[in-house]
Amino acid sequence: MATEKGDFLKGKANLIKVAEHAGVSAMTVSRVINQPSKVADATRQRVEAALDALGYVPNLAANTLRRKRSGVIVAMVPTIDNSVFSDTIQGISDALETAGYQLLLGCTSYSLEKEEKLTRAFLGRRPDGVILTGSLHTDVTRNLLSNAGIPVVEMWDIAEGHIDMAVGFDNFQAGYDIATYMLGRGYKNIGYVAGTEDHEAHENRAAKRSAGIYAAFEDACLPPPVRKNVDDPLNIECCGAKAADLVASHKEIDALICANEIIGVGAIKALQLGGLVVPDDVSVAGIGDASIAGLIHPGLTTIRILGNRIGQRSAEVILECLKDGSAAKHQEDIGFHLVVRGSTK
Amino acid sequence: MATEKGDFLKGKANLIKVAEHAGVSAMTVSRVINQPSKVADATRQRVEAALDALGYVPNLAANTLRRKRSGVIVAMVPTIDNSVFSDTIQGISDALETAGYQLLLGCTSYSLEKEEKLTRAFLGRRPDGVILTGSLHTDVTRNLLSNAGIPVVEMWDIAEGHIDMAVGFDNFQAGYDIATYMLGRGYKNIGYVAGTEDHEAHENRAAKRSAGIYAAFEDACLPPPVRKNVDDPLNIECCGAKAADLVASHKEIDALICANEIIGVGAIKALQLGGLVVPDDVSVAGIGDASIAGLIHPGLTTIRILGNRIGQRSAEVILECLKDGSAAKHQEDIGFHLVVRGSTK
DNA sequence: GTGAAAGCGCTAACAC
DNA sequence: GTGTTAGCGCTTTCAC
Repeated sequence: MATEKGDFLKGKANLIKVAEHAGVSAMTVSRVINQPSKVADATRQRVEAALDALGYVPNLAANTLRRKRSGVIVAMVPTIDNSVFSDTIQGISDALETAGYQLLLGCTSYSLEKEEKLTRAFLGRRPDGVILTGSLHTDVTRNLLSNAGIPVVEMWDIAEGHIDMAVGFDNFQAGYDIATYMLGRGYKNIGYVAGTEDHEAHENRAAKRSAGIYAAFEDACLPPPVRKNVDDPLNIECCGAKAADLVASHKEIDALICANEIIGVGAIKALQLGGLVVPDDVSVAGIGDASIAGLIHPGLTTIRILGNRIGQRSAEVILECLKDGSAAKHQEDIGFHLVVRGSTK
Repeated sequence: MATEKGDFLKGKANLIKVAEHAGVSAMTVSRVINQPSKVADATRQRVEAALDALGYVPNLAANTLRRKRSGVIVAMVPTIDNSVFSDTIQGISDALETAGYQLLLGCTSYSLEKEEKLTRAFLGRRPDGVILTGSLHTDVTRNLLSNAGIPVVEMWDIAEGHIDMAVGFDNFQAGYDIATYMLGRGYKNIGYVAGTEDHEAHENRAAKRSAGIYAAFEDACLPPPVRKNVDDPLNIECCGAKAADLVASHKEIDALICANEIIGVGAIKALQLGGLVVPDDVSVAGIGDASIAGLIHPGLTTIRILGNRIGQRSAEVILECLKDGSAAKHQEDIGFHLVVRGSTK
């Protein structure tokens, strides 16, 4: 029909127009959408026909305003294009989708200031929950989130003094464990390749992993490993070059520990390019197990962290809170484990 | 002050409370936020102090309802944890962030029905624009988006009959080019490993690439390549196994074309595990250049597609539309190019 | 430069 | 089982 098509094309149908079309009140239309069982069958069918004819799309802004719940969950990660966090986002997305929630995604680029700015902007959207990465934030960010009155999960780390809840693992222990493993293999001169201390100052998960590595050396009554810093610890070429530099300038080095799997993979590639054999000339270990770690040859010995699971559980914890109203300061350790591959002997 | 802190903690400040605190009307507070130049300096400072004291966070739901623009852009991708689309998401996210827009992200899991469901739900949020993947959608999805009256970009493909705008590349040509290259190298018995026809039925970018490959063989007056299908064309082990099967059952095969880089990398690994040398025994080529393609040994000869750039341009095109009101049916070809690595000879 | 009134689209609370 | 009223928090419009 002309009228119907016209209305449909305008895409401007609201509850009242649908109600007029069906010859009922707006409230009845609302009920058909939200609690269909409370409407008589005949009425319901008439309304459903009108809904269809007008191509009605509910206005969730009005809904949010009135109901004081948006059905939106905010997530902020340092970077998206790194496979580590894309696994995490996938985990969050899947869990939210199942429950009918929508995902508002932000990228902090490892900047606490940007995180604060995003937090402020996102909270205006009245999300039902917020997921953010790490336990280090500006005071303003912490205040904003504490006062928002919604569940908040900090993921990828567990630590004292969380804003609300946490889903992650012990970053210190991850560093400690990989270093302990390497020391146990009997390497005599281990080098360490990591992001700069400047980077670690605002990415304290990395700082904790470094601390764990140093602690393992100390507990073994050994001096700390020779360290080489990488400006961009997520750039494979850059990382590889620095690792090769370190080995070239310290011929005695027989093994490298890398602060993450990008550095680890970069190191293996760069050492091989330089004519060295991994692990015979130099062994390499990393932390983190993105798919590349298992695909290169030899595979990288590393600490496997389940990013997807961290994301999934972070979302689930929020959803449970929303359902139960359980305000218990949940903290969940997802753990990690050692994966030994060919890059060490 | 007690009152201030109390109000702050409740996180419930609205324009009226701020106005009362500052001794002005709500309208003046709104002006301080949106058009500060229209407010007297003294008033403005008083209001700003009140804004701060109460920890005011604007309610964007009310804003959206009243202004009929949300500042939200929706993006839907088939999968997030694949590095291909995470690059794309990063590109979108960066472009939107710069412009002050927020990203509502959805994952269709390669299902047109899920895409339709998501579209309906997302449109309720009254986004200012929508980005979706591919040119194949249900009629309902197309209708919903056409009638929404907002800019829509279909990315990762260019084709006739777009809903609104498109940013992508010619998938047929990508297939045609890699096949032509391989034929030009003189391989005599080329195998083809791809997703199932069933998969291609709802992922027509893959179908187009296949069609391009077959067209190249036909143009070379050759019979089509022996084809092996993979149930899950994004699972490396699964893909590798099928590729190895194909080669094992057709000893004459001297080269493989793979429908994507996951299959390509999986094939190289699996063939090597089976004791074959790539490219000496069997050469391998793919389509798509996620980082793994360049990290394995030998590197995968493939078609490089710039996912990040596709995402960035898709977002920018939407933003330009929003600024200029330019309704021109923009279509942008991002292109691609051949990257020759060690997996072919 | 500032304020008052109206209304965006929806639903909670209360009629009937 | 259905309708009426009011109001969520904001901004547009029009006064002054």
